[in-house]
Amino acid sequence: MTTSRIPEATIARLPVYLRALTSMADSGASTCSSEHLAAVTGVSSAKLRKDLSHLGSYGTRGVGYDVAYLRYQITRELGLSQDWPVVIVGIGNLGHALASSSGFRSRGFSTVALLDADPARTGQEVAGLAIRPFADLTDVVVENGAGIGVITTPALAAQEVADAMVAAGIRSILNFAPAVLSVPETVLVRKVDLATELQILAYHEQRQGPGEEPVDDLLAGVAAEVETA
Amino acid sequence: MTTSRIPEATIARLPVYLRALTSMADSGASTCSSEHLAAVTGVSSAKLRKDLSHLGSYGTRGVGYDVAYLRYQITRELGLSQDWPVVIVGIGNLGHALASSSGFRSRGFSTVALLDADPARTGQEVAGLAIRPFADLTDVVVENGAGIGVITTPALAAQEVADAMVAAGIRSILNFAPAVLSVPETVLVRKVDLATELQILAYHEQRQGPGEEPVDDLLAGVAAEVETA
DNA sequence: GAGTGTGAACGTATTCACAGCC
DNA sequence: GGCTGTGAATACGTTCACACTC
Repeated sequence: MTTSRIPEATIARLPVYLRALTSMADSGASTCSSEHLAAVTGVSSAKLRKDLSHLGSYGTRGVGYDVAYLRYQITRELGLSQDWPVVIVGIGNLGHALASSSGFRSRGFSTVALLDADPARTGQEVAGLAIRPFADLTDVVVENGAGIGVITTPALAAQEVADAMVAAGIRSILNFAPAVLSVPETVLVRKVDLATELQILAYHEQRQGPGEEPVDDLLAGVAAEVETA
Repeated sequence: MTTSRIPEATIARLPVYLRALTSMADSGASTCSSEHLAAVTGVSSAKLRKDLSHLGSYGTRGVGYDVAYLRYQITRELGLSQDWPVVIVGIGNLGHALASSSGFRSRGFSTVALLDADPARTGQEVAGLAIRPFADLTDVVVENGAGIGVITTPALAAQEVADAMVAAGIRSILNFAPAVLSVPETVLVRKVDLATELQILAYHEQRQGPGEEPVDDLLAGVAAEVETA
């Protein structure tokens, strides 16, 4: 335990830093400056240094950060030193995709069960796991000590699933269904909503107007680095 | 055009309000208060009113908001009165799921092409569209006047795809690949990252400790409304 | 009375700029 | 000289509380 309170915005960026550091380590880099890590992750160097300062003073003035050590500290802070069992409910196209996704197989998480209320799906095997009936949720959660649940059901089923997850002991929910979930305040819900993301893009499309001409030169894509202006 | 600048945080919530209003309209409600809409969407009523005030004064004091009219105004503000052509590059499990997803079929968007660099995939039909070779990108974008692109490729291919999209005239990108994209500042990129979301949940799991006991009573799930304490 | 719209207060996040250390 | 760590300044977002309208 370091400083017991790290800003939410910082937490959300730590995974990005972590990924970049892992990639650097794989490339054999042993040290890196805030300037470099910031450029690679698309944030400003000042923001990066502030973020890292919340974890402690792990850099060396005049030198930079030790890649391996910083990586270890972020891993530790995020709680990724141990493995977190995850259950996924709703194995349609999206649930199927997530179960097979590299995001779930990355270090720190293991999918322990796939559940679906549709009897036609139960028994089918996806990503090496047999789909089990939704009614097995509590058993599965208790047996595996799962604390994280993913909801990839239609919107109408989402609240029922969330209630069952909470009752079973799930404390963190990642919700892909376009529904607002009500849960006890001790349970954390994060929402990923495809339609919302597209609508935000539509807003910006409308604002900057569909008037711009396409850039013909492929090299133009390299012209500007994000947040380095 | 109303007030030319609406806060980013507000924009991100408008789609949620829109969905709730649509659902209310379907239920036959003709009017609603900020209190009610706030409860349904999980925000505070003060925040909701401030958000809506950025669009203009569309409410009636002592009464509330006209559901249909407010819905129309939000639709208009988000630019959803017209249809936005979307191209998806990378038709693996996730791309497949998104192409079939209701999020893309919801009013305002139409998937005009699915592209993949893998010759083994081109020609296959997904959600009623034949997968085309990645090399067709520029043609497809120009022909359909597409301004929005979705990237669901592996991380290594993402930057190349983004460059090609920008060169073809795409101005808004939704990136599902775990990679930081560099694009001209005129292009908007929004990122959805599964691994990051899970890692944020892991952080909170670790903090509140895996010590809590499961709640046995199903009804406990209904105990507390989010943000209504 | 009921409920919106909004200035003012508060809290959080980002940027700046530089002191301090290697 | 180079680069981190951090107070101070600024920008942004949320909450409060109430004037104003129907």
